[in-house]
Amino acid sequence: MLTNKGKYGLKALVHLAGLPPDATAQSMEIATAEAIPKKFLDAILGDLRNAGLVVARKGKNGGYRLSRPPSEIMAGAAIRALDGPLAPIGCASRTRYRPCDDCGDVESCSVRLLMTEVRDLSAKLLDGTSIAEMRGRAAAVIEHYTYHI
Amino acid sequence: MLTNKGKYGLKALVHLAGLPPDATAQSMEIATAEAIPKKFLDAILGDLRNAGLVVARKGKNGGYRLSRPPSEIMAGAAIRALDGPLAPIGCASRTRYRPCDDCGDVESCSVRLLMTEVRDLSAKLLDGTSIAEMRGRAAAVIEHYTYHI
DNA sequence: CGTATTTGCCCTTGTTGGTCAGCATCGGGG
DNA sequence: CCCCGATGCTGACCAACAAGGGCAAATACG
Repeated sequence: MLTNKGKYGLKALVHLAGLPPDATAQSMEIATAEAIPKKFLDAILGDLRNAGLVVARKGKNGGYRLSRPPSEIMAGAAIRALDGPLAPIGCASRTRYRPCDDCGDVESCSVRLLMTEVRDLSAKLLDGTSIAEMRGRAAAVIEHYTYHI
Repeated sequence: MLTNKGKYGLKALVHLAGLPPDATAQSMEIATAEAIPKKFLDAILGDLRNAGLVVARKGKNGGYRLSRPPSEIMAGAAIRALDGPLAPIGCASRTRYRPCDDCGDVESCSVRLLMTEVRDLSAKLLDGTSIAEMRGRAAAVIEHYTYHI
C-alpha cells in the first residue's frame, strides 16, 4: 500500500523536479501548491533529506532542492524511504526480508511465492521510473488535453 | 500492502483446497495447522463467507469448505474481500475508485498515473492466479526439495 | 551583531489494523 | 426435546499511521 506519506513525498519530489536547476522551494510553497498538510510535509521532507534524495538549506531564502537530476531519482527509492519495502509483505521483500513467524517452511509458503511475484513486478516498474518520467507523463496528459479542446 | 488478515485468509483457503472435495475443516483445525490466532481466523472466515468464497456449517461436524473448486477461486478475489482494493491507493483503483481530496486534476496526477500501472500489473497477476495454482506451486517446491535431498 | 525566516525535533491527539475474551446463536444427535 | 459443539457477534485493548502545535537551531540579510 502507498500511504499518504509516500503519496505526498512523490508529489513533493515531482514539484521540485519542475523547478529550474539548483533553485529551492520552501515547504510552505510546496504544501499549498500540492494541497499537503504543511506539518506533515515537513516530516516527509526530513525523511527524504535523511535518505539523501533532497538537500535542505535553513534560514532566509532557504528551502529544499533535489540532490541529483530528477532523471536519476527513482520512484522506488522514494517509496522505500517513506513507506518501507515495496513488497506487499515482509517475507517477500528482497531489500528488507523479514520472515513471518507463522510460516513453518518459508521456502514453500504459497502466499510468499505469490507475493514475491507481485513484489518483482512492482519493483521493476517503480525502480525503473524516475521522478523526471513521472513529471513528463503528467505533462503529456495535459498536452493531450490542450490539443483536444 | 497485504495485511495479516489477507495473508491468513489466503493460507486458510489454500488449506481448504487441500481437503477432499466436500469435506469441511473446523476453524480450530485450520488455526493450529497454519499457526493463525483462532479468534482472528473466525472473523476472517466470516468475511470470506460473506464474500461467497467459503460456505460454513454450524453444529456438530460443522466447519468450512470452499464454495467452488479451488481452480475457480482467484487470489485477487480473496484479497479484495479481506483487505479491500488491490490498488496501492484509492484513486488508482478500478473496482472501488475513490478520488484523493488533495489532487487538483485527477487525470494528470503523476502519482495516480504511476500507481495505476502498479495496480494493473498486480491485478493481472492476482486475478489470474487461483487458489489451486497457489497450492500447486507450493507443492512443486516441496517436490523439488525431495528430489534434491 | 541581531533579527526575521525557515528548517528540525518532540509531544499530543484521532483513526485504523491486529488481537483477545466473552456471550449469542444455530443445528444435529441422542 | 434438549444439549453439546460449532459458528457468529460485540466490546476492549495495544501498536502504527495521520496530523497538528510548539519550540529549538541555524542562516542570510540589514
